[in-house]
Amino acid sequence: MTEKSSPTDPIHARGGSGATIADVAQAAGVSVATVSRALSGNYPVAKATRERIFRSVTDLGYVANAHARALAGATTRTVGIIINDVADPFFAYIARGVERQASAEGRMCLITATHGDKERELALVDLMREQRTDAVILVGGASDDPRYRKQMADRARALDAAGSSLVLCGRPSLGAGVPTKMVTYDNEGGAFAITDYLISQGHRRILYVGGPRDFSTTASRLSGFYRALDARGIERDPALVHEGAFGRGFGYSRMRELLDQEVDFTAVFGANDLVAAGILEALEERGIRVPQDVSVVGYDDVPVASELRPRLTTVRVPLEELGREAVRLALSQSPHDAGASSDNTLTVGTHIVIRDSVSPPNKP
Amino acid sequence: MTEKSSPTDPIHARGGSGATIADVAQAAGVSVATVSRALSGNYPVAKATRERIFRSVTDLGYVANAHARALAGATTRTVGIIINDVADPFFAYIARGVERQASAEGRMCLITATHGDKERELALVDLMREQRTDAVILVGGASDDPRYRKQMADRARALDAAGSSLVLCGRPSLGAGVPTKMVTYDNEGGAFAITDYLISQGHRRILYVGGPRDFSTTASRLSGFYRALDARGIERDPALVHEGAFGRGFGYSRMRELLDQEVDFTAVFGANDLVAAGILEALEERGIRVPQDVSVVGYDDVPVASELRPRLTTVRVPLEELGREAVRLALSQSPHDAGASSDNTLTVGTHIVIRDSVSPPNKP
DNA sequence: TTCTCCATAGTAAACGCTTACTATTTCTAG
DNA sequence: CTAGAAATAGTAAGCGTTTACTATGGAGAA
Repeated sequence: MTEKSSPTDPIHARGGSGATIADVAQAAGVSVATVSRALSGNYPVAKATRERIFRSVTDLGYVANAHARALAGATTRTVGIIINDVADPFFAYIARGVERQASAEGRMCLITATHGDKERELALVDLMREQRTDAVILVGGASDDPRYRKQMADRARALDAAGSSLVLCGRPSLGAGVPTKMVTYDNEGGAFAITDYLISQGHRRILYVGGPRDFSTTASRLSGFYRALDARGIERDPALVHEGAFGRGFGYSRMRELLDQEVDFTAVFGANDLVAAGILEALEERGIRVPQDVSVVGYDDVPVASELRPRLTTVRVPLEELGREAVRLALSQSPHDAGASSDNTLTVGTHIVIRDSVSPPNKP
Repeated sequence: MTEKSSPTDPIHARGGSGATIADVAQAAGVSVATVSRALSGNYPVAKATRERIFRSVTDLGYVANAHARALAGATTRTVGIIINDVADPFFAYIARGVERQASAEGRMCLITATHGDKERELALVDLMREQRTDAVILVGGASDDPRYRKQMADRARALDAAGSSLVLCGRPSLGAGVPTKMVTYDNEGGAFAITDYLISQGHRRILYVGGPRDFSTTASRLSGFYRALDARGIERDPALVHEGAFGRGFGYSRMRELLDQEVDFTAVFGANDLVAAGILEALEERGIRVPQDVSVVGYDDVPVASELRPRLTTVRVPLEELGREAVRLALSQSPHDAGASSDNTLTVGTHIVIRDSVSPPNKP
């Protein structure tokens, strides 16, 4: 189809880089403008002409050059999403939501990963700005380094000036007056709820493990955790709080250390499900039964939570939904948050899902 | 920084779409060409001039327009990858490999998902062609519909003619003479090995569950499965082969049906780890112990395999590696496979990893 | 019949960048 | 000293689209 030469001819390469609109125009015996109009369909073209053009298009295997098109003013129809890691289910599910909503709205989706590097994150925002994406969605917790904040705020303003928008997904605002849109989930509330659940089961000494220090996600979860403790009049014990990382490996190794130190606790709150999985592994290795001897909870309700044995009691975050909303908001025409208001912040709820990893403590 | 106006001024939007290279040139008092050269650094520019230019760049928050750049001839520095689903770990890990290698080679990565729709897959290839990506990587098994094959072959030729390349990752060739590059893993060999392992443990009646029918991945796995059976002189029993889908849900429901029908078997080969997870769940629900009563194996060695209890014995596929290799191959200058040869097909090995889900059968 | 108005089609000017050429200095060597 | 080679800068021609403007030929109105 595409080639006129024999399909078995190994030297069929035309050497060029595909047909241009001019080739199509020539083949159809019309002007470039007419082809462009026939293709975009926003201007009348005689039926016979149109058909001739479409025939040439298929004959030549023509596809428009997206760059030329973008340059000439049409929008790029692309949204960019920046996440930590494609293979981390937390991000993968958000990305899936973004991807699906974007394609539902006829957009392509440019997914990139920072691997936790702040500098890289800033660079990626610039890269997307270069690409002139319709929006860039920044996913996941953020560092609270003020210098970083300022730099990102600059990017937000630049994006805004270019008619694009920066959507913060599950991360705190860059400050009043910075033109961004936000989609978040009730992080603090979920942490409160599940901690309260643990307490209601009779637990008093609850270990908190995981999550990078000075990281917004950690801060919110910890804050919900503390609020629940306070509400029940349970003293905060710094010895029970162990920040670090979000991976399974961290949960495993820190739990082992804690077990070695014979810290006194009856339940563990893993900063996310992956950390909880590591915790479970360490516990299992030492022959400590869950939930009989120790109760464990996680956060996120990523599929692995129900794969674990015992099935993990955790906090459900509507990840995919979050991604979809981010795109909806990004593409909506609502003005950015250029003030104290308003309508471009959206918070989705979280709720705990009770499975098999919690029971009342053994020794009350 | 970016804006001259007060940062608290809500009406700071310049309305435009950011500074252009001409603005920078004017601000620095030089010509556009000089700015371009200073930025790309492939042509000498006096130190003082260069510094002045860079100052203007930061002052104006200038970032180049990637489209203009691409249009003017520079490469897009982007590779596209097409997968089924971002949230499926099999694809997510391959995507991670692609993403990492791409960024190691200074490329952006355009990730898109087909959600199993063949038409959409073809459309996405066209979309990437529009974007003029340096390469497009097509991941995962393919349908063996001849019409589809032909259409994809056309795309491959078009891409090739445009100086890009189509990389088939873990899927069969489009036929001799079609210009593609290929990265695969030893799918059939892995299936053979793990089936043989099951047989060596004494199993004779092995159930095969999962994987879409008429799908290349299923075909290879099944073929390895059969070869192992044949090699040991075990009769193939069609009643033991149950194709269907790759999801956890399919494994669960089909296993339940099979249990209801009281099919006679001592081991189950799940077409992938997710299917195996579903199988395990169904078995657990019925109180059937694994591996004492029934042995189970999976395929892929995705993280969930070691999360399951019992830990799943499975076939390790170097997913991330696969993705990296795909990018390496894509970006290497080696000519495409325009003939029977050659060097642009790469196969990575697979091997079984033995964990806790297999033991000799109860009743031999 | 003449004039106005559509329906179509063509012309050509952007869009923002890269780069082949050309032009000016400033060295370096003979 | 002067010819020729750097080193540095500018000019301008694309790259492939889109789209405002212009042109042409009927059809219906007056």
